[in-house]
Amino acid sequence: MDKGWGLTLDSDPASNFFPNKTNSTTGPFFRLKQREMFQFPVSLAGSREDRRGTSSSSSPSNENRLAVDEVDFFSDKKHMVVDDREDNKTSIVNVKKETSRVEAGPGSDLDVNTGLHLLTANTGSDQSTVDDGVSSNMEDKRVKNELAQLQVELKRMNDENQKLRDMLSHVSNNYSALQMQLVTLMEQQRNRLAESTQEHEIQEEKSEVKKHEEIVPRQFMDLGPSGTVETDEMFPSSSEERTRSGSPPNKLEIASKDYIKGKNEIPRFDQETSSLPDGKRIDREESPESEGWGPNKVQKLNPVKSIDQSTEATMRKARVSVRARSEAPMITDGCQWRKYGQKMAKGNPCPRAYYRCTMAVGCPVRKQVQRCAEDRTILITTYEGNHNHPLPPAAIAMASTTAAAASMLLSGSMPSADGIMNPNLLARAILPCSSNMATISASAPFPTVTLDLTHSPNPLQFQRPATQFQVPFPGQAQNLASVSALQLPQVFGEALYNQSKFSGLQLSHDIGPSQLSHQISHPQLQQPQQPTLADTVSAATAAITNDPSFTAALAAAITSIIGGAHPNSISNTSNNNNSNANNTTNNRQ
DNA sequence: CGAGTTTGACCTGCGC
DNA sequence: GCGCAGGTCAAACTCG
Repeated sequence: MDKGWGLTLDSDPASNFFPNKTNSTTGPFFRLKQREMFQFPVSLAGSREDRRGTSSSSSPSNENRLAVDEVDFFSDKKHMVVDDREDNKTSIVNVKKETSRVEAGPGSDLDVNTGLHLLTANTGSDQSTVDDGVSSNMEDKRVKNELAQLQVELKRMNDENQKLRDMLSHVSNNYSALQMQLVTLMEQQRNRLAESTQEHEIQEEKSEVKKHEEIVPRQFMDLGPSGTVETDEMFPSSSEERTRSGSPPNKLEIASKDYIKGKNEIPRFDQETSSLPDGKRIDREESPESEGWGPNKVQKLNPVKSIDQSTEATMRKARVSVRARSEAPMITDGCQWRKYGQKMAKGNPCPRAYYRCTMAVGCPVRKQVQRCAEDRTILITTYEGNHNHPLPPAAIAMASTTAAAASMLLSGSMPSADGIMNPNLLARAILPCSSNMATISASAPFPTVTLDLTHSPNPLQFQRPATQFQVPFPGQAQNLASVSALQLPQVFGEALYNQSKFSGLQLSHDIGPSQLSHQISHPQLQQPQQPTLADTVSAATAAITNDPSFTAALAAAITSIIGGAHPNSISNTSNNNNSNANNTTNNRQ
């Protein structure tokens, strides 16, 4: 039972989902959030009705299940049921709950044994008829019967747990999909806002072919966490496609498409490549991020700067920092990284290593890995940029998580005059119920979302068995691919869908499943998509901001990845980096 | 020999 | 303008 939650681990899922929650779970805020938290997943997998039926059912066993406080989850569920039914049936449920508690006696809430006792008490309908005469035989019978019922109950709870796990996995399968969609929609909104004012400029740029050639190579580097107006400027043809399709593709889609197409839209890369004799150099010259990552170089290559560029730079520099306890030198997030630098950071004896994604030529994603100066068991991984290539399942969790966080960050900061909105507000928007988990650094040179997973009750407990947690690198055997790593994020996508449904937010049809599949790019992600894909940004955003489970989801997703970074499961790349992150002593200043 | 890492040098932004 | 720190480059090096 303890590990029934594939995701969360232990017997106290509530604490896992809300690592920062206080002991008191009776606060109105917490309870409210708690209700919301369970609202969508339950309904989503179609077992919500079951659960409702269970809670309101007259079946004694079901009542028992609710009464048992063996696992907080059920306790939470009990709350959910009660709160969820704040209609005319609430009173009935409340009466039922109170009855159970009365039967269980004082202190039953916290004691497992009491819960079991409660269980027997709740089967009282049977008892009341059986216990008429008090004989030892009857007592034994009763005890045995009790035991059997307990076993049955236990089995049922296990089944339920399994169901919930399945449900969770199912929802996670859609998380990354929706995250991608969210990012895309945010980009689209910004694009549309800017389109009206810059459409003429776009036309001008379209007429300047030469200028285009200068711009085109930047398309990969433009793949920041959020798009800017330049999406249209950079991809005129894509813009047309967008018009035809009725829903604009995001940069990820475009870039991926271009990449898959053999870089049809970026002939300059090939030209440059062919013109260079040295293969090694070619690789670097060819690498768009070499040109594009440094804004400085961009300026050199493309002196025709627009105002958007500064904004773009800000967007691109949005970062998602993940703090987590890990002995591994680097969290295995499913991507392939190549170290391109290492430096001593001021105030930290541990060197900071710089990595760039090598899963695709020109992928703009980079990350920095550094151990915390105060606590070297804490690994700080900072991601920057969005992948412009299909991701392996194992990489989707982290990629979508960081993309979502960055997108949330940028969506709040981007249009403002000063570039940054209230950091606290933003942090709460991203991770509403875990202020300790998510912080926005306003003082940092770049807008940074920090997801602090070190405050989890026991981070090590988050580590699932290797078979579930391991997030292998793509180069590894496919059969090692972590199903959970793929499914996990999608759980939350579906959760968001339901949340948006329940919140009554209007849905638009800007994006359909087909487009989503384009956005995701990865065939393995194209799982059965629900109509959910029609969610709007507002719906998704509202869902995120209102849904504390997203926080937990985020934490769980990342934690699952971090769990995969167990030294035993570190890939070759990680091993190679091992000496870098941990043992490097000859660092430069 | 190719891919990846190391590491000194270089570039750039920012604060003073 | 200068110095500092962060970030990146790229030649040298290592490894399989």
